Amino acid sequence: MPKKSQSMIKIDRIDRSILELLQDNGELTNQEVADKVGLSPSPCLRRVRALEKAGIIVKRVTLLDHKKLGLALTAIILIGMDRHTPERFATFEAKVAEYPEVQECYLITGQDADYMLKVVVPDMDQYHHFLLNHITRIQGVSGVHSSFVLRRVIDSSALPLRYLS
Amino acid sequence: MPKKSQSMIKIDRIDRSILELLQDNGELTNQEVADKVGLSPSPCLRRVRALEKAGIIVKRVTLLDHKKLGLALTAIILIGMDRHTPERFATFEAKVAEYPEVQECYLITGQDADYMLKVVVPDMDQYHHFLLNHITRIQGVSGVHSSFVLRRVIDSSALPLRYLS
DNA sequence: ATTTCTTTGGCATTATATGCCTCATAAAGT
DNA sequence: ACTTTATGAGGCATATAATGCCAAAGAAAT
Repeated sequence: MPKKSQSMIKIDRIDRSILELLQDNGELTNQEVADKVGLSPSPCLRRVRALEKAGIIVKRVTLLDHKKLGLALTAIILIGMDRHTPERFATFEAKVAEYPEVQECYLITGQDADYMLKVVVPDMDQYHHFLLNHITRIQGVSGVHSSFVLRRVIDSSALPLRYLS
Repeated sequence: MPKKSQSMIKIDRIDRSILELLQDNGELTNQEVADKVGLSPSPCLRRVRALEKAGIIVKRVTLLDHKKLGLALTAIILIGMDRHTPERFATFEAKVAEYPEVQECYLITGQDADYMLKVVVPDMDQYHHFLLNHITRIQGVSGVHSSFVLRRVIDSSALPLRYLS
């Protein structure tokens, strides 16, 4: 359950429909959304704005094609730290955030590693370079294990909204 | 390098700027984009349309807030298959694509597993349910290892465009 | 049943997108 | 060197969409 706060909103079926439509297609016009959810444009836009204000709608983005941009290699990197101090973590996270190649970086449990990264680069040469000159040089990084994506079966930014009340 | 085809496009500095702007903010109007890249609206829109037609711009989406929607648990699942036959893979991939909880599914190397999944659910109970009733019941799934995201350091859909010529 | 509060729908205004036409610039051929 | 051709830019007119305001309808509470 989300935390209660003044920005809390009750999300009814209509809001849920709006979110489902928009998270799948961000270029729908307000009129189209209104149509599909059975409202007139005016109240529909008000709901969208309210969802934005509440922070439920975070941002709109444009997704690009990896391969057509020459970014053919996606790597999953598991990284272990030598010492588990706040300073180590802070340094690592700040450094990693500087590299646009890093699409995801999670602190995780359940592995013999602390961080899991998803990195996108053109090819193996570039990956090798990135790993050796950037990742392994960050203070505290002690173990690195690389996996490579052979096939992208699912790659979505959509959240499952079925759990909403 | 991307494959050559009739849909190939030479991406110059202006195109790159457009892509960088749009992949970070999909709700920029054409006029705003034109302004920022130093073009008039007309040629700017033509470039955007060309990038869409070439498949470089794939789609626009809206990103939602996990926590505010009550989706507090993100799991990374490593899955091994009993036999590495095309049928096994096809079955698994088709099944997994049915579940909206699965945000990512990659066939990978370098692990003692075949697939890596990213799954989003409200809590541990729901995760347990999902794993036992859906994932482990798919034919061919032999080994499952779960990790959980403690902290989302970076979670972006933006690609690194610095490698473009 | 009446009052109050919330949400809706319609309308007018403003802003944006889109298609067409003209002009400039660069490359190719004579 | 000059002309020809093609590619892309800019500006304008029109169509489409967003936005704010106000009145009306519906739901909840007393």
